[in-house]
Amino acid sequence: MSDPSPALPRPGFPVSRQVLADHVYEALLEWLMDGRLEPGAAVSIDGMARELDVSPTPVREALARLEHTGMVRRVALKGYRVAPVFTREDFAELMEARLSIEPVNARLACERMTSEGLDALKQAVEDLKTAPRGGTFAEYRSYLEADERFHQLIAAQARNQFLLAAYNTLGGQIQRFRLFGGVGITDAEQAIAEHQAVLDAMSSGDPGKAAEAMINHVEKVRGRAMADAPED
Amino acid sequence: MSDPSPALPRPGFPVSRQVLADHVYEALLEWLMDGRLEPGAAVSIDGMARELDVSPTPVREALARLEHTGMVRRVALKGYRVAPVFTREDFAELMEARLSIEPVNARLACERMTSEGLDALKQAVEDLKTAPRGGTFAEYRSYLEADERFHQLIAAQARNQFLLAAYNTLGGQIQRFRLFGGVGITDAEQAIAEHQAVLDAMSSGDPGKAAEAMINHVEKVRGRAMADAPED
DNA sequence: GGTTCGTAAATCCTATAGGAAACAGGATTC
DNA sequence: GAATCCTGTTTCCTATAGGATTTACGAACC
Repeated sequence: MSDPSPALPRPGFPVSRQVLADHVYEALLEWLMDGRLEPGAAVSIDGMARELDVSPTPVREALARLEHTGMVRRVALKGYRVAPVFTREDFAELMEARLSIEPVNARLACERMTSEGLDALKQAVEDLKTAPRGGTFAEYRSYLEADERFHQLIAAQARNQFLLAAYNTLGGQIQRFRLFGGVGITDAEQAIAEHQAVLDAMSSGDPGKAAEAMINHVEKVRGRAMADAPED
Repeated sequence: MSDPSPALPRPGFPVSRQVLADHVYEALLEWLMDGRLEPGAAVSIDGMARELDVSPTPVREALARLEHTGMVRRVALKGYRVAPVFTREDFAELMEARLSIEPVNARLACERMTSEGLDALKQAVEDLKTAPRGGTFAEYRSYLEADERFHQLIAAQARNQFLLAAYNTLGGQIQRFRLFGGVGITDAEQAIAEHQAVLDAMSSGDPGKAAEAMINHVEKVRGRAMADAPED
């Protein structure tokens, strides 16, 4: 989401220190994305506190912050649960939402792109190409990370705090679906080509082409996932 | 915001009970929208706990949840502050984001509207017309409430949980701006006419017209606010 | 006068304790 | 056999206490 750099606390550089609740938040987020916390599983406050060797208070705070991401859900007096797996309909809604927001982001980012921003995008596509694509999670993790980073960068470079916030409410869900949607990496070559096409359109400086390329990409993602989806 | 009645627990009706943190959340939200908590003011955890006569723990949880709405901001080890007033640029970004999301909501809502939904929309416009529009906050409060409700209803009836979540991240900010943007109610008659136009387009069943009417409305809102904005 | 330092108060942050509710299991009753 | 009741355990929820950090403010110093 935001800057995850640990920013090692060098003496004399009082970098924004983190409190325990922040670390718990990061840990839970990582576990959610790792699959260590499976969809539907209960997330006990006391249990997590024992696991992480902290008191329940920071865990409570971290979970309260996580709730809005949609990754955990809370029921009063019953506790938190990891959000259930996506249904086919959830996925369709998510893609519809992406098609509403991401092309706009691409258009604006194209208009407002800096050379540094473009370099970062190129790097993300390059990482996509070189990332290992084995069958195990550890192997394609970096691939998914580069994918998410690409879209996140475009959202950030649209230079609109509200559109970025709106995208971020989707971003976590998108990444979660990439992991638990039941579909591995399919047709990576084609997906990479689509990312490259978006990048090329952005480089060309034509906002309309950038938006079109993004629409095409998201629609293709939807098509691939819908075709491969195991559940009915 | 919502009904604060204890909801006497009738047997067989396991109404979702609320915990203290929920009440604190509602109270803080109301105070933020009332202006009782002014932009930029510090929101002390201990202080709020004393004020509300609860312990700091639920206050801490409520503030953690409020953070994502953008209405309060947190700095580690320093506490929470009410988000500062909108700059002209913030406002421009917010309107840009609305123009990206709300027309899509209107289009989808038009396609998926139920008769009950349409009735609710009609009611909101009716409330806009009949709401008092005096100079004090208490007087135009119901006007603003109906305005927000109208847009919220459209977002809800687009029947897309992710677009609704995305709109909601904006909705609080929009409402906050209506209150603290420095502009009162200007040209209410014209604003009501725009809402009516959106409603008419939705009733006609033409999604394209609904989207256009919404674009027109948001652009007019931007124009009015930009013209009247006191700060530079 | 301006800066630095040190003390005191307020605040944040975490841990701990205990009450209240939910849950699981078995015994009792119809 | 099914439903109800009871009991022990787990978990959530809130309050309280105390350490750590920030902030305020005044004295000392250059």
